[in-house]
Amino acid sequence: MLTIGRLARQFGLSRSTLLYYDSIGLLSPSGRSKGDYRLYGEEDVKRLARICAYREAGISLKDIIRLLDAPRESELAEVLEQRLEELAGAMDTLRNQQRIVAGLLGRAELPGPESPMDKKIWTDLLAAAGFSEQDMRSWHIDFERTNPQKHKQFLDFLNIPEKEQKIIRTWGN
Amino acid sequence: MLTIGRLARQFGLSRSTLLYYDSIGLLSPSGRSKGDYRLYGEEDVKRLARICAYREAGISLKDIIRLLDAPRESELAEVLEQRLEELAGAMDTLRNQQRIVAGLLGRAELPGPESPMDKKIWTDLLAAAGFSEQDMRSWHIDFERTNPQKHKQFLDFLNIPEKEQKIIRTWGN
DNA sequence: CTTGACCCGTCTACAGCTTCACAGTGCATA
DNA sequence: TATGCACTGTGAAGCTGTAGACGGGTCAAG
Repeated sequence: MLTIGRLARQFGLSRSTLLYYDSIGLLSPSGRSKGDYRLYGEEDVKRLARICAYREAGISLKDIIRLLDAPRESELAEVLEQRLEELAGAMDTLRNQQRIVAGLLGRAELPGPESPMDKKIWTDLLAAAGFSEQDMRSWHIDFERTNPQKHKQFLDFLNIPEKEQKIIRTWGN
Repeated sequence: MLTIGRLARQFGLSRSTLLYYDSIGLLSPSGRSKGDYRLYGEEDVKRLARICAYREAGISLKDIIRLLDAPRESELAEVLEQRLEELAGAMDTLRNQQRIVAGLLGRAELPGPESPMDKKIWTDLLAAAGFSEQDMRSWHIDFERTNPQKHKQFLDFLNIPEKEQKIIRTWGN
């Protein structure tokens, strides 16, 4: 039987976190000492381990409660699938913000030679590795054919303006 | 002079958001009507436009206040650079969670056209263009030497996990 | 029995809003 | 003029998950 502080230390959490978990009914100690100390048993430790595992996946505490208390098998997959979608959305948001910040940085530092640099840096690197203009061209065509979505992401990454992207992406036709 | 509801509609925000911005001193209307309605002038509209631009970059309202009220040039770059780092960290977290969720799901079904495929798509494309393993390696070394920041961004773009990135980035040493 | 390390419950704070409750305004129509 | 509806005002509370502080009780060792 562990007291709250010990359990917290064992899992690298803070006491407040466990108090909170208790307050929302996610993890309540199975016993109390005579001095009213929370006492966590082995079952509780196992439960907390599962909680931490799900938490690392970024699943909300509300959903974790659902998962632990209603052990219908399909529920888990449901929650996980949904989490995957959330993650994809969040990644999109972040990528977008990355491009925006990069753009802001490019325009902020003395108007001019920042954003075209990306493309230049890139082509210089490839040229240094022995890539010819023609190689790059057929490589883009290949990329567009194989995975147009990723290709777009890549062009975005290089800060290639929309107009130029269109030209590049029609090379193959 | 616009009332709060009109301004909100114009920017696709809610009234409460503007109320909140006023309450924290981020955007206070430059006038009031006789009935004590908030009246936003042209200056206010411009300010809000900047606010929205920064918000799209995910910059915190606190930082936006700093940027708008203390227009030292260096401050902007400072904030943006820091935001870029935050974004990189957040992307790492999400990628990690993606892997964990995928693992929990039984790793049979990959998360769509996403993460593990990226690296493979990439190397396949380069290989098809006649790049050897060794070529790629020296190319990474070159990239890291020339522009480590962009290199990291690129590795992020490929969804390479943090651990592997470290290995790649020390090839040159 | 004292000391120090723990624990109790409760409260506050963080970001960025949203939602609610209740009251006053502005304008058009009956 | 009265009515009605859409708008506005202020203030407070709620959300998520966690950290930390408070004043005071509890436990074990010395």
